Amino acid sequence: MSQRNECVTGDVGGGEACSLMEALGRVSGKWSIGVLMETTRGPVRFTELERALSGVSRRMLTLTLRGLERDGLLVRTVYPTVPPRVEYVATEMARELYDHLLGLTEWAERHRADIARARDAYDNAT
Amino acid sequence: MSQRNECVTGDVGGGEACSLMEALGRVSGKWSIGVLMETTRGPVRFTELERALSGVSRRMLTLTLRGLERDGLLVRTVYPTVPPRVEYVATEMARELYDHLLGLTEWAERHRADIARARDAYDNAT
DNA sequence: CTGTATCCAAGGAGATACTG
DNA sequence: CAGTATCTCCTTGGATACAG
Repeated sequence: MSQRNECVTGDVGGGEACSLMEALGRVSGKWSIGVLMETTRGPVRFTELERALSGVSRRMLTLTLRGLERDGLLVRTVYPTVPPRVEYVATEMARELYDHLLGLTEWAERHRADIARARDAYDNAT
Repeated sequence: MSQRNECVTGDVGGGEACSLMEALGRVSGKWSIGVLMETTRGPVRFTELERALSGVSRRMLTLTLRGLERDGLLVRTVYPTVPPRVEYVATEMARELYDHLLGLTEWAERHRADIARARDAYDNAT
């Protein structure tokens, strides 16, 4: 969610680290993933998101939505009724991103036990 | 790099968001990606990393290394010589993670122009 | 309903100095 | 060489109140 893309990570990997951090920057922030998941399934209203992401504040939800919209990952549609109705939906680009992220999910689940064991070992060794 | 894995993102996607944020947590932080890239190519010494990741402070490099080591993504080997010699190398698990991350890199490069355009459009629309 | 504006707390990260 | 210890700044995120 950071607007900053300094990419000061040296020349590691000939700019690969840079692209990578760029991609990760889009889904950084505590709520971006959740918003992406919800809006990938179809148009969702502000209040629906607020309910789905239990614990999110209005402020952070708004900031997250604006960030994703700005990057072209979300389309915001306003229906000028009263009360107002606003819908958010993921773009094709966002769906592609999400597909890649699913690979990470698989990795996380496959290695959850390994990681837990590594942590225990490390912590016990003080 | 955060030790915290509260995963408070509602029940979005039946825990998928949770696994995902877990995986992303391992590579969060400004220097994790760079360290992962360097140590994936083979054993590297502390000072070599310090040079490769230009701009990193000793403190942050140490914290990053400790975090990755704790999660079982890095192995730290100390050779008890004088002066001391310490080498870090990525584990198999880390290499798998890195492979998944390469997918994200490809996405970032393929859509760099789209994102830039989206940003310009958004910013111009105030 | 869908936000914006303010204030505040916690953690990430840099600079610097010191050590086995 | 390979760290640790402080101190401080800045960003992220939560709480709350207000508005079109």
